[in-house]
Amino acid sequence: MGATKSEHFTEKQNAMASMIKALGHPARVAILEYLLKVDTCICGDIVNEIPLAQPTISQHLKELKQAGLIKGRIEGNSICYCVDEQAIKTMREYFGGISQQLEKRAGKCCS
Amino acid sequence: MGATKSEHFTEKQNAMASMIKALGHPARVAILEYLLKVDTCICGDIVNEIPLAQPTISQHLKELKQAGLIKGRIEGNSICYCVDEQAIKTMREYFGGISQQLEKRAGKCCS
DNA sequence: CACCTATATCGTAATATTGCAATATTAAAA
DNA sequence: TTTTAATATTGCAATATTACGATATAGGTG
Repeated sequence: MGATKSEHFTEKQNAMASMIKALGHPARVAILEYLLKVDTCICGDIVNEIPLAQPTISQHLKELKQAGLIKGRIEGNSICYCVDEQAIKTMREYFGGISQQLEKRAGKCCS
Repeated sequence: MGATKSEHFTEKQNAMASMIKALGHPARVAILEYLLKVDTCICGDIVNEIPLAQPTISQHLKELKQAGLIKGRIEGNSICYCVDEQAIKTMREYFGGISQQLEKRAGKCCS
């Protein structure tokens, strides 16, 4: 026990969950929002912006990258990070689709 | 250490993260999708649909409810669950907003 | 080359999550 | 009122996550 039983769920469900999970931490939300705020890709500035130790930030960046939410490109001495537009679109479409389904059934439900 | 340092982040970031986190598990994605599929609220059917033990499902439902993603209403012997439309809308709007910001800057970024 | 800066990785402690058996609770049914 | 059905809670073991100090790596700069 303790480990998620992913074999019980569909590929899509597992994929969606792990993408969503990657944003399920305030530090990673903060990183994403910072990448948006500066309105361009960031080369080595994130550590100074978020009050966590450098190895911790590095770890969070790694998770965001593995989940496909951000992209990193080596730029000389440092690394440029930016948000992956496609990943965000996937999330938007997922919740948009659910929203639509819910609107169609308005009133049918106990809500 | 080991606990999230939520005091370093804004209220909004913490709130968004915990809402997102609640969906960051395939069982909870599956529960949400099942609630959508049946196109009405469900009274006591979820345990048979998802291959996890009853206490485990109950726990996942509790988390979804605490995060505001679903609502439960006692219906005699069992409990009716349904998706909370507002919560889904909040998520859709969050990712929609990010998506828009990304589109505006097309090309500006290293992606 | 030696040195500095930026980032990654390793090791590890603290804490959280996942999953389930056992048990409790609650309300309808017999 | 006993029984049955549905759901919740408790307790616990297995595993995952979070955070950080120490250290490694890799690219610039002097």
